[in-house]
Amino acid sequence: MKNQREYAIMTKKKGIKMTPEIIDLLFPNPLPTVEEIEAKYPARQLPEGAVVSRLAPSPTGYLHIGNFYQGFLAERLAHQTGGVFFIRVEDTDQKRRVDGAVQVVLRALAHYNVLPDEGPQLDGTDKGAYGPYTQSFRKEIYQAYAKEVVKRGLAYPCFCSAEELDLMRKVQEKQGLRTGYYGKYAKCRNLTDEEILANLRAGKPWILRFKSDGDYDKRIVFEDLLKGKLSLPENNIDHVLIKGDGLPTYHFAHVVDDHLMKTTHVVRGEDWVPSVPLHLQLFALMGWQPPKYAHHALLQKLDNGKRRKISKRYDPEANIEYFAEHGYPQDAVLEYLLNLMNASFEDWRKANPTIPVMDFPLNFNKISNTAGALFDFVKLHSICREVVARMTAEEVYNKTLAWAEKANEKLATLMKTNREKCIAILNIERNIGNKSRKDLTKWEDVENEISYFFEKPSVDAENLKPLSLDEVHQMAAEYAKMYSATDDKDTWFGKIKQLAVKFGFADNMKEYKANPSNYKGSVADVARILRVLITGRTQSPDLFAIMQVMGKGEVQKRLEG
RNA sequence: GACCCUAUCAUCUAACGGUUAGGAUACGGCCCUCUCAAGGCCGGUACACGGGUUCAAAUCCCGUUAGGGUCACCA
Repeated sequence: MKNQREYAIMTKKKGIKMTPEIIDLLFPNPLPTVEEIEAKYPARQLPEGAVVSRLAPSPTGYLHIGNFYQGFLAERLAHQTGGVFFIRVEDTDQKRRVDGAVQVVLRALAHYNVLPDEGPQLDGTDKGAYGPYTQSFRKEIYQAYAKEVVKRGLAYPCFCSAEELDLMRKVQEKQGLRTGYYGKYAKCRNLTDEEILANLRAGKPWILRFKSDGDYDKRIVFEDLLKGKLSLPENNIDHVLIKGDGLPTYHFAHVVDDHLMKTTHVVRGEDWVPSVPLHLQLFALMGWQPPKYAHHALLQKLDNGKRRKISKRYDPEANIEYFAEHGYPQDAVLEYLLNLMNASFEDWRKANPTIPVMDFPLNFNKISNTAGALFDFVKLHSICREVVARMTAEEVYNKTLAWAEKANEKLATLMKTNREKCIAILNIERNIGNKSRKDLTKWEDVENEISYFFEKPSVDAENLKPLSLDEVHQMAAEYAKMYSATDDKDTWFGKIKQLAVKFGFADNMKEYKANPSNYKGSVADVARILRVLITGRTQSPDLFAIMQVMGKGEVQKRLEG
C-alpha cells in the first residue's frame, strides 16, 4: 500500500495534470478548501480505546434485519468502549430515495433502544458536531476533495455512456475477462487535455473516475477484526468517484465521511469484503488513516433446501418492522441477535436471568465467524417465551397494550377497560417460585389467552363425552352448588373428586387405570368437562386460578348455561 | 468465469494439538395428587471428503467437494 508521499511522487512522474481551465469547467461552483473542511472536523476527545462506529442506512423506507444486526453490533462495540455510535444517511442514490425513510430507521432503532449519539433526529434536525449526517447535504465536501484529487492528476472525467459501458462489459464477459473499467478498457483515462476540453465545451455528460495505480497481480493484505488476515488482489479498476448528478459513489463517500467523522471501526456485512482493496487505496490516496474493518457474516434463510441471504423480496421478516408488527418482545429480538453474535450469550443469560440485555458483555473476539447463520424462528420463539416468562404480569400488560394500540384496536379497548382483570389473568401461573408459564411468545398471542374471560365460550358437545348434555347439566348444577370462591386449592380439588364419585368417575388416576371398566372415567375427565364449560377449551392454564380470576358469578353463569 | 469467505448434531454453536466432542433450540421417552404450558430425569443425532505434519488432529498445512458473497454512474 502506498502512502501519500509515494502517491505525490507518482503523480509528479506520470499523473495527468489537468489544466486550470479543465478544472474550472469540471468544478464551476465555488467550493470550500480542504483545509477549511478539515478544520471543522477536529479529532474527537474520547478515552483510550473508545470506538467510533456507525450505521449507514440508505433511505429506502425499509430497514433490513441485516442492517439492524450490523447497527446493533456497531452500537454495542461503541457503547461498550465509551465511544460514539452515529447514524449517517447514505442517500447518494437519489433514485432509491423514499420520503419518510429516515424516520422508519430512527423509529426502529428507538423501538429496540439501540440509540445513536449523533445523526439525524425525528424532527429533521441533526444532532452532533460532525455533520451534516446526510450525504446529499455534503455534496460540496465531496466535490472539494474530488477537485483536490483532480488537481493532483489522479482523477479524470470519463465521457463513456451507459450503453458503451454495457457493451464493454458484454465484450469482456464474452472473452472471459474480468469486467470493469481498467487497462485498455479505460478509454477516457488517456484523453488529452484538448480532447477533454472539447468534450466539456460540447457539454458532453461526464463522471469522475479515480486513476487506479493498483496491480491486479499484486496482493493487498489487511487485518479484518472478525475474519482475521485477508489477502486480496489490488484494485486496478478506475472506479467512479463522482456520479453524473455530482454526488459521490458509496466508495468515495465512505472514505471522505469516515475520515471526517473520525470513525474508528467500520462494521458491515461481509458482502463488502471485495471492495476493501479499493477503500484502502482511496484512504491512501487521500493520505488518511483508514478505519479498522469488521466484516460480519450475513443472515441467511433456507429456501428449497438451499441457503441464501435473507431477502426483502421473499422474506417478510427481512424487514425489521415485521417483528414490531407481530408483537415480538423487543428484548427477545435483541437476545436472539446477540445469541447469533456470541453463542456464549445463552450461558450468560442462564447465569444472570434478571440483568438487562444491554449489560451483556459482547466479546468482540468471539463474534462468530462462520458461513452465516440461518434465521431460525423456532429459536427466536423459544427466546421470546423465556423473555415473556421473566416479566411481571403488569409488564406484559403494558407491553401488550402498547402493541395493541397500534395493531389491534379491539384488544386495546378491552384491555384498557379491564386493566386489573387483564393483569390478574396474565398473572395466572406467573412467577410461582421461579417458574412461569411459557406459552406466550408475542403480544399477538395475548388476545387468545384472555378472550374467553370476557365472552361466554361456545361449548362443543364432543368435548363433554362420555356424558350426555342432560348429565352435564346435572353435574354442572351440582357443582355450582358446591363451588365456593374462598376454597383453597386442595379443598377445590377435593370437591371435584366428590363430584367425580357422585357421577360414577374414579376420584384418582391409579384406581381408574387399574379398573377402567368400573368407571365412566377419571377425575381428569370431570375436570375436563368443567374446563370446557367454563373456558370452552379442553386445554387451559390452571382451572382453579382461572375460576378465581373469573369470579363466582361468572363461573356459575357458565355452569348453568 | 474471476476473486474472497465458510465448512462440528435438524438449527445456532463450544472446543483455540491430548475431552466419553460440550451447551441451547427442536425431536422422542418417562415422571409430575385436572388438561395444556412449565419443571425434573433419560435418549438419539455431528467433526464434508482425501492427503499430509505430529507421539497425538475437529483443531495446523495442501487438495477436492459443497455452500455463501462480490464483480454498477446501487448501497
